[in-house]
Amino acid sequence: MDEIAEKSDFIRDIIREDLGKSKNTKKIYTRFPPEPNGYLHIGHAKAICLNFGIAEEFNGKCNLRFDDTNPTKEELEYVQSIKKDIKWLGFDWGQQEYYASDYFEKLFEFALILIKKGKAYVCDLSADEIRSYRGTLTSPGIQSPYRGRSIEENLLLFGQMRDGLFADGERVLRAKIDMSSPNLNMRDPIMYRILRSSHHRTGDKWCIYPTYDWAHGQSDSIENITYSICTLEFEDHRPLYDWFIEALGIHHPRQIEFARLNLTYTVMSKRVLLEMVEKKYVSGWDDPRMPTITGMRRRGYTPQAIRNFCQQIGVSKADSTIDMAFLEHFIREDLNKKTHRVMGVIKPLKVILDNYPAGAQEELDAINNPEDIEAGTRKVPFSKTLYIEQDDFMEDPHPKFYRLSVGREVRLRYAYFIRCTEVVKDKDGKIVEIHCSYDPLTKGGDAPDGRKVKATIHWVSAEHSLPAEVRLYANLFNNINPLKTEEGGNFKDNLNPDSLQTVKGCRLEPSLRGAKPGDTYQFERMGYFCVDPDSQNQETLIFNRTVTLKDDWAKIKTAG
RNA sequence: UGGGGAGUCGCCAAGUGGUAAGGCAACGGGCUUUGGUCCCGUCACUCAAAGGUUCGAAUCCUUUCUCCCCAGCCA
Repeated sequence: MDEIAEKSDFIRDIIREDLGKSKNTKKIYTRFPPEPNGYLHIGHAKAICLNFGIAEEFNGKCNLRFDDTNPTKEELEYVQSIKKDIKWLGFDWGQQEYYASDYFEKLFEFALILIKKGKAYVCDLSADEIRSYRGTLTSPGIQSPYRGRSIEENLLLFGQMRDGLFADGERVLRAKIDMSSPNLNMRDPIMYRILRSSHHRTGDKWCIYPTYDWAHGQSDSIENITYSICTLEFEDHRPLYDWFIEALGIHHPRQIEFARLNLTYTVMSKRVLLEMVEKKYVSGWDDPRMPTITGMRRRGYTPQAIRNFCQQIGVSKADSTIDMAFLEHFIREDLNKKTHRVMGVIKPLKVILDNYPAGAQEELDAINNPEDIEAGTRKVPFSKTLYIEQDDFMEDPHPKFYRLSVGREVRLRYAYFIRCTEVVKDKDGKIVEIHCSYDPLTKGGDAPDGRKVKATIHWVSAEHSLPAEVRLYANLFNNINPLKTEEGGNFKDNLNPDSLQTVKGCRLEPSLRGAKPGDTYQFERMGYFCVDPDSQNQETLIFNRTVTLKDDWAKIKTAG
């Protein structure tokens, strides 16, 4: 690891305290336990970095375990995507790839033990009845009439449940705890339900499936997990997990809860993300606007940026919402160091250099990455007809605008100073092209007479440039908290209709020829862009804008 | 009005009785062939509030307030 300082947060503090002097004798085990019912998102990345990170730092191990206890929602596609995303993030679970479904038999035996101890019973109440018997937040529940069944009858019935003698939902196995507990999780929670649904791993072997509450803690115990790190909402499930573990007399992991990640202007709910995909509000789980790992990867995020982000946000128990700008800071930081700079004009404006010889052309030297001189230089072709960015020319310049305007001089990066002499418009008054003169003495970008220019702009040579499509992204939602809506509304009301802007007719410098999906560049002055997989078999390259560069001019402009 | 958590700068977050780290954002300035990067500076007399203990409190005690989670045979 490249971190110099020892990482510290309340979880690591607890572990250090537990370890105490026995630092070298105790082995610590963590686990990342996703349910394969959707793709991983940046919130999962936080949990992954925590669990794998801790295991690494304390010389322990981190298991990957799929909590696949609900076959109606889980699919193989999801387990594959989850494995791919964790690997991409740079973590390795080695041989420790487990599934709660691996423990179905063991869990069944555990259930038998509880029944024999009189701590679990088969209940014939319907789902509705169970709900009403449970009581409310402020009033205790009442006991099921089946609570007093004999151990023998429970054993028989539970066996019959497994053998498929009953219809789906007809009976359940419940823990016999306390119907008047102020903690609703302790009011005889359900351990098994009858569900005739094919499981992605066990097929049709089972028609009863353990609930998460029954499977999770025991799975951790079976795997000898020492720290079961989970999110806050499981805090009041902990007494239940403790109860099961103690009733069974098996290894007792220590559960520690932390606050899940929230990000402004997006949503971390798998339910919502699934709906976005299914209802086609986005192009898929890997839509570059999605906060999913696969979406961020396609957008151009790097594993390093995500890991740095996860490390810097910290871990605590206070609900928090991280500013999207914080995430963007880390991708800029990483890409600034790594990417080659290149010139690309997104919204072209034709420039004709009246005093440049027609038919002539030359090759100019450009630096690939000023942050990394080792990255070298490249040649960029120059000629009489160029394209510059429409936004770099203003007919009536704002007082703080110091780019091109009629009569003004700017530098073309790595090329020459040019001065605008004329604007040509069509009959509708739309600017079609501009004419400029160039100063041959300023080749390379410096004026021998020492005169300065206020701006340097990017450009491409029209005849040498490559066509491209660029996809510009904005927040998926307009509201800082998309789930916060008016009465009766839902997240769809907060969808940002302008979150994707597709720009065609962009022109790129020719060095980009042959760029492959996933390749990342900084388009000078415009932002970081990466080649989208959609450009695979097309003439025209397609780029995703990962993030803009910081832009003071944009701030001035919007401030008026 | 039951139970479980949490409240330190706009957003995160250190701090755990000795007199408020750091990052992001913001705002000034320097540098600049990217209005990028980089560099410098500003940004909590105050820690949800009110009392109390103490020489001394964000840290201890009391009371109050606010927010989040729990009534799936979801996880």
